[in-house]
Amino acid sequence: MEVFTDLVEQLRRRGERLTPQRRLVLEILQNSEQHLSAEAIARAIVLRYPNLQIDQATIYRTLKWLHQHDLVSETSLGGNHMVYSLLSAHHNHHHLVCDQCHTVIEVEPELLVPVAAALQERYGFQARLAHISLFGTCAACRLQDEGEV
Amino acid sequence: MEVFTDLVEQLRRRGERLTPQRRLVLEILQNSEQHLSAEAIARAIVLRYPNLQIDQATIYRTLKWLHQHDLVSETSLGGNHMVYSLLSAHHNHHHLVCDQCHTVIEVEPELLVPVAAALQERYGFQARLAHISLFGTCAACRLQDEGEV
DNA sequence: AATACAGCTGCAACTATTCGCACGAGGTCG
DNA sequence: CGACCTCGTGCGAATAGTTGCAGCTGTATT
Repeated sequence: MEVFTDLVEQLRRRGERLTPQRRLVLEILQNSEQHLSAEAIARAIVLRYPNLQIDQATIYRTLKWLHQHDLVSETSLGGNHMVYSLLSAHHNHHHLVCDQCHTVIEVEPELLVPVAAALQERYGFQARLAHISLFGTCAACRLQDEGEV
Repeated sequence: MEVFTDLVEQLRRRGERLTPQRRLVLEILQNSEQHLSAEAIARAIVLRYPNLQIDQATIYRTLKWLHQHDLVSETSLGGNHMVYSLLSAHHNHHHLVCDQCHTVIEVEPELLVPVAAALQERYGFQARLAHISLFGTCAACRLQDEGEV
């Protein structure tokens, strides 16, 4: 896979160590189109390599490491766990999460571009605006609320 | 305290039950200018009423309940715990959290108003935009990074 | 190919938060 | 003012994620 070697190269150039565990997590993320939880990643690993085992702490540490290197996003979608996904330029987006029905609407990344620009300009702050979640009430639930009142 | 009775009235009107525990949490939040963690609230309660005791699960449930009723904000500032504060119109703001030095910069709530408007218009989504945290790198850390490279 | 060492890994304990359940107490109605 | 019903509370166990530590392994160097 090109993407894979590409990421590996990127990390190696930064002087980062590439252990089998890290490659594994990277491989799983790369083969998934969706956001994955740490547990889902663990399950995917044993599914693909039933004789391997990798500690959950290592998975969490690897995800945090990938996040620090801006290779994966770490997002809350309102559940009690975080979800992770590779930061490929193509699939970036943000999330609108309905507090009531938990529906997730994906919105285009451009939404927050002006915000990023403003923060950069006014505070010199370089925001990491990828896969942000915003919580609130979706149109359907709002209508229903009004009906009930 | 006016604010207090005001909030209590607001909740009562919505048909919510006001237990001593809930009043207690509300009172603590109301007397603090800062964001408080669940644990800090628990400590504040025993400090003020040493003979009372209130279960931590209850504190969490109360905070969630207040959040659902849009009376408090629940925010992550990058640590491993959430912080809570009363949603009074005056003190609202958002947070820029530096991933490296963990400095928190407060920014005016107006920053996200256009975003809220866009979401409302395009998706009918009513976002809860109070005390949002955005993560990234602050000016100081970015300069330092460049120096090192 | 052997060395050295910083930086990983596994393990088990720990923190923050949530959940299930049985009991208790707010608020409403008569 | 007393009963009733619903909802909240305390308790203890469960879950997601983190941390300390001792041993192991990538990787640069030779």
